[in-house]
Amino acid sequence: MPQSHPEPTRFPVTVDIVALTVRDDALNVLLITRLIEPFRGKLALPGGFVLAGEGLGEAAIRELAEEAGVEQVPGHLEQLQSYGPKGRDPRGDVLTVAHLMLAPNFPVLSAGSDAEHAAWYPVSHVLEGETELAFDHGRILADAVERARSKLEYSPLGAAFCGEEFTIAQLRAVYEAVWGTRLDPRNFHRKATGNPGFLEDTGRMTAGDAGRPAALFRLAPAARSAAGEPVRAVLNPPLMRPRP
Amino acid sequence: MPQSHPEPTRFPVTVDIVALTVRDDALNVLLITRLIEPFRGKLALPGGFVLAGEGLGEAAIRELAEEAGVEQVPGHLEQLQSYGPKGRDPRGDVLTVAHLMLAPNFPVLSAGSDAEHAAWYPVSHVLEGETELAFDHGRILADAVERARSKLEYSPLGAAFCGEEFTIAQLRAVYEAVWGTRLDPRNFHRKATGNPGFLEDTGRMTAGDAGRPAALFRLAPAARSAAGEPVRAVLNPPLMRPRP
DNA sequence: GCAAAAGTGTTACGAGTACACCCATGT
DNA sequence: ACATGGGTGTACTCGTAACACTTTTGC
Repeated sequence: MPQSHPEPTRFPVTVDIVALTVRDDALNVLLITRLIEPFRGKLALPGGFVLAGEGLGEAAIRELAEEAGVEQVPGHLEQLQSYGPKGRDPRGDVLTVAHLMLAPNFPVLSAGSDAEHAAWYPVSHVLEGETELAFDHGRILADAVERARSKLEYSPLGAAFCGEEFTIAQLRAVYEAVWGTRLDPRNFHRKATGNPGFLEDTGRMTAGDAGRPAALFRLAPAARSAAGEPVRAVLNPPLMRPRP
Repeated sequence: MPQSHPEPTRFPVTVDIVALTVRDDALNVLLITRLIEPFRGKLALPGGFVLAGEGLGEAAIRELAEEAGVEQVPGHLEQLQSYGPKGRDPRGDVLTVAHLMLAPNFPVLSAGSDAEHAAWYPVSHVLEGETELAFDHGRILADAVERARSKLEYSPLGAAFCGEEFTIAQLRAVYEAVWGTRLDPRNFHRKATGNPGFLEDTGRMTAGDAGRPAALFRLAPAARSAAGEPVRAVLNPPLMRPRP
C-alpha cells in the first residue's frame, strides 16, 4: 500500500457489465449501441464511471439501470476482472472493473439517459468475430463466457438463468446453451436431482405442455442466499462439461 | 463505458500482492511491516500506487521489487480481484487490484526505499487471527489462499512453487502444504505422472538424500509458457483435494 | 392409439482410495 | 542388515456414459 510521499496518480474507473441470459436455446449478451465517440455506432458492454463514494457493485447496478432500464438485478452479479489502465481507451488511461451478471431472460427497457439502444445479441455471433465490440470488450466478453461455463460445473449458478421455479429440462437447456453441447436428459436428471443441497422439489408440476408433465424445482435453501440468489456453495460431485 | 459528460471522478489505484510460497512444509505469505500511518507498525501486503502509463501487472512487479527487493518474478503472477474504492482506506477512496503470486521459496532482500521489513509468515497464523493485517488485507489474503487451493486442483500451477526441476515428493509436499491435508504418496505419484501434458521426465535423478533416489521432472511443454511459467492448461482429470 | 417428453433401471467402464508389496539407495 | 523413501500392482468402490424401458400427458 501507499508508502511514497508524492501525490499518487488518479485514474478514472469504470465498471462494465457482461449480462448473460439464455434466449431461444442460445446464450445471449446485453449490448448497447454507442452514440458518442470513440467507437460511435459500435456495440459495447453497458457500463460507466464509478462515482465518488460508490462501491464497485453499487456502480454496476446503477449503470445497468441507467443504460438498460434494469430497475432491479434479476439474477446473480459478481466481479469478473479488472483491465489495466494502460492502452485500452484512446482518450487516456481508464481502469475498468468488469462484472458478470447471470439472469433469467428479462425485458430490456432501454431507457438510458443518452438513449443508447440496449438489446440482446447471441454470444456466438459476437465471439466468432462477426460483430466487433468497442474498446477491449471482445476480450472481456470472452473471459466472462469462460467464467460462466466453468461456474456451471461446480456451483449452483445455472439456476440463476432460470426463474424462481423451473423444470429439470429448463435447467438442462441452460447448461446446453452455455456449454454449447447436448446432454443426455436422463443422466442430467439424475445428476441434478441427486446432488445434495442443490435442488428442492416444490411438489408442483407443469401443465399444458406437450408430453408428460414435469416436476417443478427451486434452489435448495443451502444453495441460495436470503435474496434467493444462488450462492457460493459447491456442487459435489460437480456437473462436468464433456471434454474432448 | 463513458456516456455522461461531466468530468468523471478519478481514484488513486493501488496494487497489492499476495506472494505465496512453501517453506518448512507450510504455506507462507510475504508481508511487510508498515512504517507510516495509517496502520503504522502493522503487517500488510506489499503493494503501492499504480503510476501513470503503467499496466496493472507492471505495477505489481515494480512494487515487489521496491518493497521486497525481488528483482525478477520467480514464479507465477495473476490478477486476483479488485476491492472497491468505498470504505477501505481511512484516508479516502482507494481502489486496489489484488494480485496472486505463486513462487518457489526465494530470499527476501527487503531493500525497500522506505526500508520496510519484508519477511515470510505462515499463512495459518495470519488467517487464524493471531496477526491482524492492515486495511482489508486479511480478507484479501483469505480470498487469495482459496484461489490458490482451488487452482491446484485443475491447473498445473502447483509446479510454480517448485524450482525448474523437482521430484514428485516435492510436488506432493506443495499440495499438502497448500491444502493442509496429507495425501497418499503412491496414489499421488500415479495421478501426477499419469496426467497427460502435465509433467515430463528429465531422465535425471536425485542423489544423496535418504532412501531410493527419485526421478526429476519438469513441467511438460504443453503446461508452460515460453518463460517456463505454468500456463492456463487444464489438468484432465483434475487432482481434487479431499472433501469432507 | 400415437407422438412427445418425463423419469427409472441396468450395464460397462474409467477414475479414486486403500493398502500390500517390491526397489534402490545411505548408513 | 536395516531404515528410508521411491515406485508398482491390485481389489474395491463410486461416479459416468450409454441406452433400453416405463410413465403420463396432448392430440
